[in-house]
Amino acid sequence: MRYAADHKQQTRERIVRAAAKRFRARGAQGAAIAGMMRQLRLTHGGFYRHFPSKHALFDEALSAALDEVADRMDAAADNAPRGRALEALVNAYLSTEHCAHPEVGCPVAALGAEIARLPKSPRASARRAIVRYVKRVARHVPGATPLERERRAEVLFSAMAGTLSAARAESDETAREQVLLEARRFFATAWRA
Amino acid sequence: MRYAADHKQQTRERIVRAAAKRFRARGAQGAAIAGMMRQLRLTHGGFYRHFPSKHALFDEALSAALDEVADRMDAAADNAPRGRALEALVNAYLSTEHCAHPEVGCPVAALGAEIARLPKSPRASARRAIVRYVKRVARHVPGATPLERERRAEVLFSAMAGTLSAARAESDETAREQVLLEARRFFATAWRA
DNA sequence: TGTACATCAGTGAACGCGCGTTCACTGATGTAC
DNA sequence: TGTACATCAGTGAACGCGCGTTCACTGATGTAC
Repeated sequence: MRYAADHKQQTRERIVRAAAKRFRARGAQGAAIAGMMRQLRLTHGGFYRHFPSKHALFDEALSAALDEVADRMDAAADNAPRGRALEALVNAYLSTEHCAHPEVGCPVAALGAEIARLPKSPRASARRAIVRYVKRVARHVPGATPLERERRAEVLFSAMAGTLSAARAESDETAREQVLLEARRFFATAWRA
Repeated sequence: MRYAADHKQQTRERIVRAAAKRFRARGAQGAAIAGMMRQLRLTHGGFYRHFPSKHALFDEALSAALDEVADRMDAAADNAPRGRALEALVNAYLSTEHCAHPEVGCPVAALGAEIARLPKSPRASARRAIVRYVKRVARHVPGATPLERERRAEVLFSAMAGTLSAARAESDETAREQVLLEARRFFATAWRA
């Protein structure tokens, strides 16, 4: 059948949105094309009208996920009282909420190691998306120059991603909270000396 | 054929060693039983004389890998001049060497997100191994009480794992070094205020 | 001491499954005339 | 305005592959007698 002019574009976006969630929830290898398409009440054959390969979808889904998270980080920092942007950023990233919902959370925390194992070309592409993300959030990080802020943001966010991922591995809720609390304390006071 | 009394035990250990490397290099899903057995010049059928399942192997390989890394961390901190144990720990963990060799490196950096996605029971087992690791390295981390040292070690090592993983995603060597350098600076001065 | 049997680490074919990808097909709509 | 044709998003069966796991088998050595 033929559809409205923007129909294809809409389907494509639905696929990216579903993929962004499923990749984060199940990992790049654990999330299958057929499953995503079924969730959208489509059959998996049609997927290739939109993307040349699963890798291409992963690439776009990663970008989309990073944009989402950057939006939330921006909002948290922008709504913070003067001088407490870093604290707000850290509290938002290391929140109970974020820990409990990897499927809408930071893809670096959910997919970091898998990205590091990607073949060179898709890895470089993923890396570019992450750098874009880091540049966006860097403005809330203390530092004398933009470059310093950016380098610190890179360390801060990759480090918090590690901690978030570790907290998610913990099954006991109290222990998980304890790790998040300790980590919030640690990161919020960074670069304060 | 029948073999010497310790033959089976030796094969078992060879499997664990090979698995510990391959899981870290390729991820839990990316490393196949058949490949590991082939590397040891065995056929994959024999695997089940040693382990009931791939999950059981993963569990043991994870423990073995954590022990290895804890040994290296202990050595680095013990050989450091007085009062510089934390710095030595951080420099060893965030070294160019460690970044370049995930297959013999920290399994939390290589497998963190995959562990978080494990079913409840294997995840709890993995988590216990990680806690054992954290307890071991905690003695080199500053803190007033053992509990404080342990909580800080948990944050420190999960955070460094995240940064290491991010550095591995970067293909440009100079940029990778830059991230590691910045991160070493950051973590080595932690809890100094 | 010699012989028949039991053991069991390892072999290699097979099973069943899920996956990424391909492909011939469908059929409602847009377009050419 | 009416009709024949082209388009193409989506369908659903199929292909080929790799994987975890199972299983009947092998054969050198230990053990029972």
